[in-house]
Amino acid sequence: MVEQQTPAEDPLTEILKAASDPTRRGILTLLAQAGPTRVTEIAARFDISLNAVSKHIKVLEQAGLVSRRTLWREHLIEVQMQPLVLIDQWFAALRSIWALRLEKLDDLLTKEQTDD
Amino acid sequence: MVEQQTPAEDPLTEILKAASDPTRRGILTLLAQAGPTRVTEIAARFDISLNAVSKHIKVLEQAGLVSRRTLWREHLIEVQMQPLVLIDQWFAALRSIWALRLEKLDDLLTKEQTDD
DNA sequence: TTGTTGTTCAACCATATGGATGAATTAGAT
DNA sequence: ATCTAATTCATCCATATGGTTGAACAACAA
Repeated sequence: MVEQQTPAEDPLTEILKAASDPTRRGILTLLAQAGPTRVTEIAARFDISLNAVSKHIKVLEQAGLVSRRTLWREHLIEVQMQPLVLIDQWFAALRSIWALRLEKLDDLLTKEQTDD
Repeated sequence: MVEQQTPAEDPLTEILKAASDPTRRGILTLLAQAGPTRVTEIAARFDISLNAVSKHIKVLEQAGLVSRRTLWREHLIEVQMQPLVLIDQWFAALRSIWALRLEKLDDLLTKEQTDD
């Protein structure tokens, strides 16, 4: 048995999905301000069950947005910023594709004008 | 009847959700390179039904990531970059919260060292 | 008129998601 | 030994999501 844990989507998709839930973004914010925090501690700040929070954390972990340091019973959860850079990169790529088209379009118009 | 169209989530959540689907990101990329494009034209590039694409476009539209110009039968879909800035802003905010904590932590350590 | 084209709408389906609750596990405290 | 604390695991539930197919509709082409 090779521990199949969902078909493994591409990283960007996982990151965006993980970030698209308000509760999860709340958890990230909390972790950013508070530093490494225990699961129970995190759960205390939200109005949902500890279990629900535990699941959210797992999603974030899967996406690489948080890491876990397990000290016996206590799991210290810590935010990881690096993966978010992938979002930036995607945005930048999209933007440059878009800019490129406008540029070409502009060239074309300029040329036509010159041809007059 | 006040046209209730789902409880209206916050914009950032809608944008991230919309962007978290690979097909939808594909559509955005296509639109960025090709400019305003008809629904049928878009659908032709993807290996799913026209209807599925139509639904994806509606999600993108809802999130403000594309706009629609309807010329009689033809609907011209165009990418809208502005909303993506909200993602950047969220990321920047998170990052600054995080940086602030590290800064404080650093101050604390420096102070202790001075106290030695 | 009668097609044909470009789209959405309406069902329907399988699977994913976010939540709840209860049990299981493991270690520290009495 | 027992109790309590910190977590995850296992179920279960309702709703959302992404996809399909078939119908409806409006406008251009024959």
